[in-house]
Amino acid sequence: MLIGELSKACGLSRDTIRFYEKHGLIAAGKKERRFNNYKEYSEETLKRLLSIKRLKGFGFTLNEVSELLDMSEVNEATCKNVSHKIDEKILLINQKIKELKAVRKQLSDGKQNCVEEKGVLKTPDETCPVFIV
Amino acid sequence: MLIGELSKACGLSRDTIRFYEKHGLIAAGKKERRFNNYKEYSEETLKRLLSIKRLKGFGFTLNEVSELLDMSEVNEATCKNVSHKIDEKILLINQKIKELKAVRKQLSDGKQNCVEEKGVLKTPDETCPVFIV
DNA sequence: ATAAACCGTGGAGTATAGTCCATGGTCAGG
DNA sequence: CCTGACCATGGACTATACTCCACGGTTTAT
Repeated sequence: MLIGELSKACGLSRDTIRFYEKHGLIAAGKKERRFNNYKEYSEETLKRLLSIKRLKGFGFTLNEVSELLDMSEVNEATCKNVSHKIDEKILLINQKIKELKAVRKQLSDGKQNCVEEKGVLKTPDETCPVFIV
Repeated sequence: MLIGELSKACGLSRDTIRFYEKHGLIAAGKKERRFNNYKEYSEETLKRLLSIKRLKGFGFTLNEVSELLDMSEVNEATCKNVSHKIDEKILLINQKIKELKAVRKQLSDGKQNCVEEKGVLKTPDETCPVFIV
């Protein structure tokens, strides 16, 4: 399959596919060239791109995705190894959620200084205390 | 005060301060130069840098911080205006938390396929289903 | 025959938020 | 007088993840 078809199949732009190729996330298909120099992409590559999409959706960076796919390459993408990576990622996510909640609290606490009980601004035209250092 | 002292006082590197200066987040202190061309920074600038730090800590980008500080500059940093920005930010944070939770669920669901009830890996050496598209 | 739609390569540009470096001037202590 | 610690400027470089462009070749449809 040529890059256009591949692009449609996986939902990533040609440029993105070429970007991934350049950065070694998918095989650079140098071997499988048509007589006219067009690259031929395999079903494997499509699967790999879909995996990349999936893993990226989980919040893994391209480097992490690369790492995971490399593990899979050497048959080390075992449940044991992958679930360890997942645990790490989940910890990071928990951390991030915690941080966001803390910030949200600080923001709404700051806002409380402008707002009366019923959601009405106490001092709508005064400089907001959120700026006060 | 010179940049070194300012840097110590606000906890940002000289380079960062110069970066903010270049990008208009703080006044470029061209007026207040010592005879030797050294820049003189005011207490105001220090306060502004601390505000920047504070707002960045809330997850505002430099552009957003800039916007907020500009509002403050023209005395529009009223409780009314700022609390609106805060509300927007809180919505974004809620959204982000929701997304992170969804991803976390997907990750742990994926992991469940490797794990038995008591947290023991069912199939530690098989290819992890998280990769399966 | 020719235009549209594809393909390849290499390199530049985008956004965010800095960090680092080279060059050269200045200042304070010993 | 000299050295080390400051200061200023401009530009290059980092990381992340693309996106766009120019240039040129190829294929397909009319």
